[in-house]
Order: sequence, then structure tokens, then C-alpha cells
Amino acid sequence: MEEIRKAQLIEATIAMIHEEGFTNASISKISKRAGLSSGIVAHYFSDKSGLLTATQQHLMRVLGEETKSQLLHARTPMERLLAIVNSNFSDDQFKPGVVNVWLAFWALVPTSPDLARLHRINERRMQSNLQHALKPLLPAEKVASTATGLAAMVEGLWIRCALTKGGVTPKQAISIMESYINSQILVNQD
Amino acid sequence: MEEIRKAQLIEATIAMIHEEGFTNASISKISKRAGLSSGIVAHYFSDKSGLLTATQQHLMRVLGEETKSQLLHARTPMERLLAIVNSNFSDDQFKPGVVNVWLAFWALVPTSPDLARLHRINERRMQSNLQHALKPLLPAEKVASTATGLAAMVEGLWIRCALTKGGVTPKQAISIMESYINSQILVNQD
DNA sequence: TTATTTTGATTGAACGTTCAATCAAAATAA
DNA sequence: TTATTTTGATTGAACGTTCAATCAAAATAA
Repeated sequence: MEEIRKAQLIEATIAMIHEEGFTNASISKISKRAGLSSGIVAHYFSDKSGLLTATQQHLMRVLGEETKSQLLHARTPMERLLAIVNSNFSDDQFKPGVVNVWLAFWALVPTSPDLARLHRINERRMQSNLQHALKPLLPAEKVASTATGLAAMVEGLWIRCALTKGGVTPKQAISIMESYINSQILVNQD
Repeated sequence: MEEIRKAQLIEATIAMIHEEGFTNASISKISKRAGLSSGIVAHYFSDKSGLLTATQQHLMRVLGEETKSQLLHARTPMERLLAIVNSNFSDDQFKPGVVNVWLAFWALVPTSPDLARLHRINERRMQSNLQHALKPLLPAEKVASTATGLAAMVEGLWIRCALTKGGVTPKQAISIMESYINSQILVNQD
């Protein structure tokens, strides 16, 4: 029961943030949308910020599982890199509700220790995944900085895909990142 | 008088968003911080969203002037590229208030047509600046995509510098972007 | 004087939180 | 079995607070 309710409320939170924006997603609207009463949020998440933290945690878990599942089928280092990149640009990651929650999340990181913690976890996981995949492809001293550059590109291109309709498509974004990876490998081999 | 007051209020907005976060920056706190009364905001900006739009516009103008000024001293195409990159990573761009306003700005773009407009303007200016600088360095068909990739890296690395203390430094960020530029040039020349 | 700027009290809506009350289901007792 | 007790999920009204917006009045400038 508890897990069902939590899932309902998290889903309703994403939907409301999508429909009315982060600022207008109130507890009463969210709970009504979930078909539940307003008091239930306090019962399961103690307060509003608990609900928002849980919602972001949920999105990070979804992304993490998508990455893990794509990594399963990857055989070569290059396939592993593309698996990581692709999982960040899957359709799931561009559902409008998801986009708005991630953007609100970043905006709240500077003032919420809980969210700052989540942010750090997410960044480290990405960095570690990329470094592991890059290790066989680059000289040791280039691995970390290239991983950081690629992680930044993932973030920056994702934001552009998400915010600018009529701008870069996920397909173009992936090709730009492939070009970055390939040129870094090419330049560093000899 | 009007310009003085507007500047005071914008500065107070940035300060309050820094000190208490975007969510808690109310009109009364902002105006008190500026040493003025609460009604004055409506007088000069018509409403709160007008004040926020003007604040973001101000930050974009500051960044634009920083870029323009750095471009003045650039002689070669490569110097022009680095001027653009450097202006995005100057100390001014990492003042905590400035960081929080930019992050809140992105979060509000999906629900505010005014801010979406500002966002598009900013993105186009960056893209155009980068393309102009890259044109002499790359084959024509590579210019646009490399500019997009570089713009994304600027954004992504800036977020990392801003949000993750103890993470990437602006200096490292710039070196990562230089490496991207150089490898793209090298790979594409023959 | 007249026009402009500024104040700050006031309004009313919206919000997050709290909590006593409800109720179906499960556990226990007879 | 049937009756009673207990649990825990859930409700929804009430509370105090905060907020953006309004506006008449005061202050200031021209």
C-alpha cells in the first residue's frame, strides 16, 4: 500500500510540474491529481520538500536503470560509451514533466542540502561510468578530463534539446558527442 | 531616477535570490533590501515576473558586454574562440547570486514565454559568435555542429563549476574546451 | 501650482501544515 | 462461528502565515 501511494504521488507531482510549472505545483493540486487527499503527503513524505526529493530520486533511479540496461548489451568500450550517452537521450528523458523536474532540481540544489547530495551522487555516477568506458581508449592522463568534457556535453546538449524546440535533435546531439569521442581518440593515439 | 531605481531593485533581487534562494525571494524582502518600499516594484516593473525578467535580461547584457569586450582584443580566429569561452567563465559569472538566477531562469523557461524568448536570444547569440569564429578553422559542413557542441560544453561545464564545489575549476574547464577545439581542427584538416 | 515618485497599510487568495475523526480490514477473544 | 478490539490508512476542515497586488495619501521635484 505504502509503495503504491508513494508511486501515485510522485507520478502526480511530475504531471503537475509539467502542466502548471514548478512554482504552481501545490500539495493540494498534486494530491487531488493523484485522487487522494492533501493530508496524505505529510503522512508518506513528512512534508513537501520530502515529496520533491523523492520525486527527483525516482527520476535518477529511472535514468540509472536505463543506463544499466543499455550497458548490458554493450561489448566494446565504444559501445559502452554510446550506451551511456544514449540512455541520457532516450524518449523517457524528454517527457515534458521529466524535463521540468530536472530543471527545477538544478535550481534548488544551491539551497537544499538533500538535493545537493542527490546531485553529487548523480554526477559521480556519470563520471565513473564514463571513465570506466574511456580507460581502454585513451592514455591514462586524458581519461578524467575527457570524461568530464563528455559529461558536460551530455548535460549541455540535453538542456538544448529539452528547452529549444526547433533546435538540436537528440539524434544530432548524439552525433556531435560521437564526433568528440572519435576525435579525442584519434588525436591521442600514437 | 528611473534607471537608478531599476538598477537598485535588480541588484537587490540578485542578492536575495542568493541569500534565501529563488523560492523565498519575495517582493517585500527584495524591496526592503534595496531600501525602498514594496509598492515600488509594481511602479517600475508592473509585477514580480517583470522584475525577474528584467533581472535576467540584465545578467545577459552583462555577459554580452563581457564577451564583446574580450572579443575586441582577439586577433586570430583561435583567440576569438577563447575570448568567447573565457567570458563565460569569468569571476563575474560565478558570483553565487548570479549562478542562482541563471539556474532559476532555466527552470522557468518552459512556463514563461517572456523568459523563453530571452533564452532563445541568448542561445542564438552564442551559436552565431562561435560559428563566426570557427568558420576559418573548419570545413564548412563541420562549423555548425562543432559550434553547437562547444556551446553545450560551455553550458555543461559552467553548471558543474557552479554547482559542484570541489569539482571542476574554471581553469580545468577551459582547458577541456581547448582540447575539444584543437582535436576537432586537427582531425578535420587534410 | 502640477506632475512625478514613493510610501506603506490593506486586501484577499493561496499555501503548507496539523490533527481530530472516520472507516475498512485485520487481529483477537468469546 | 460471532463479537469485539485494534490497527493504520485516509480524510478534509481549520490554522496561521506568506504573498503579490492594490491604492489612497504623502513626499518630492519641476
